[in-house]
Amino acid sequence: MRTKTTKAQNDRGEALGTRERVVRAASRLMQRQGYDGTGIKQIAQEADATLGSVYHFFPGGKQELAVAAVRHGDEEFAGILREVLHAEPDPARALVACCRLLAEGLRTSDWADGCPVTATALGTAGRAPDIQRAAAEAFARWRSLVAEALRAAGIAETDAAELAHTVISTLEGAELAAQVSRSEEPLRIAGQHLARLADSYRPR
Amino acid sequence: MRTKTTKAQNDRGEALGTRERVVRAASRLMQRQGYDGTGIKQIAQEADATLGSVYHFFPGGKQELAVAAVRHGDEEFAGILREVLHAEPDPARALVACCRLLAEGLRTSDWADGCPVTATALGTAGRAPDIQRAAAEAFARWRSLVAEALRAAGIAETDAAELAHTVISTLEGAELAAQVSRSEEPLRIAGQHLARLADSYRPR
DNA sequence: GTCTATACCCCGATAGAC
DNA sequence: GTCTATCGGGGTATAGAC
Repeated sequence: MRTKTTKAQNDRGEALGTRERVVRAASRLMQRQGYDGTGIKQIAQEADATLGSVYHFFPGGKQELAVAAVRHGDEEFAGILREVLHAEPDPARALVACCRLLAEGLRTSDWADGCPVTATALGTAGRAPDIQRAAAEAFARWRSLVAEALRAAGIAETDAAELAHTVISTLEGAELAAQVSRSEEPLRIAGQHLARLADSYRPR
Repeated sequence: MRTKTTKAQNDRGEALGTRERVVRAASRLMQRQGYDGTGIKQIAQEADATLGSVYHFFPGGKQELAVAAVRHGDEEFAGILREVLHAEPDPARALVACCRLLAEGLRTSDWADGCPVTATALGTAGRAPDIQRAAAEAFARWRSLVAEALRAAGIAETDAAELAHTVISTLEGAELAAQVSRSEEPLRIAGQHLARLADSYRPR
């Protein structure tokens, strides 16, 4: 047989390299428990790697690992956004679908899996510039994906850019509120209001 | 003289009791550093108290202290909301003012002081039911304050309740985005969009 | 690249004098 | 109510064999 372990595999069925497994484990654990709440030993264990391997790939230690974890979360959510925005040409409907998707992810994980970068970013604010920069880049990327879709739907350049800000802010806040309240309500309602807001800028 | 120390005083100039000083220090530190990032010894030091005093008032340890800290943050933000909503009868203008106030607090603290409950709640999600409940109650209280103001401005009962959800979600998310990006933009824009959304539900 | 052992530090919590 | 001393455990990070 070509693979000799039970380690995680990617979506093509290939075995994942050690570095990739470590980054994924770090991203998931920090998403759920925050930066300070997640230990390097726990990450190594979850990734089926040894402490030595972790420091081999991330000589900068926990901070360097957190930067990679945030970038991984960045791409993860960017993928979801791209998928939802391309499947539905009407951005208002796409935003409703996005909220539904986030709510589903929250519910099926028993309200554990919120935004993949928020907890890490918030727990290191003001004391780890590298992590903070990676988080800021993630937010900016998500905004530009949303802005592009809004422009494609005929919304004016400036309006689209500003709307994208509020779309990301509201998605973040509603996911947070849903997680804290253990309820899908905040996300369901946010989807409706974002759709209404976006429609109010559509040309007629 | 009536007070013999340099300890913190309340707004009437009276010296604060030990318990109150500890709660305030815990609230501020956890707001900035999260639950796991804040040590009990650090809290005691910041509050001019000893470790023994902290455990005297909070025999339940760090978790019990965190619950008190979240409740303190709850009242802190509720006070801001009440002030802004009562100073300006038009809720749309009040929301803009609220965003301006949050942005100012963030900027003047060098982007350290975000929402007083978010970091604590997020860092303990799913493993400290008491803290989570206190955070959920805070969100619910803030929502009901906003809903009341919206109803007073003539917005229908159901619309007001749903709008209040999105107002709190968006305020939370925009404050988070502003903190991560170290920019007032997300809050400035959120204020405009929330005002537009609220106006769209006003009777004419 | 992978693994084990360990140095060193700080954590939450407790005990008991005052 | 306040204070100091300390326990037991877990944290990050490193050293060095393989």
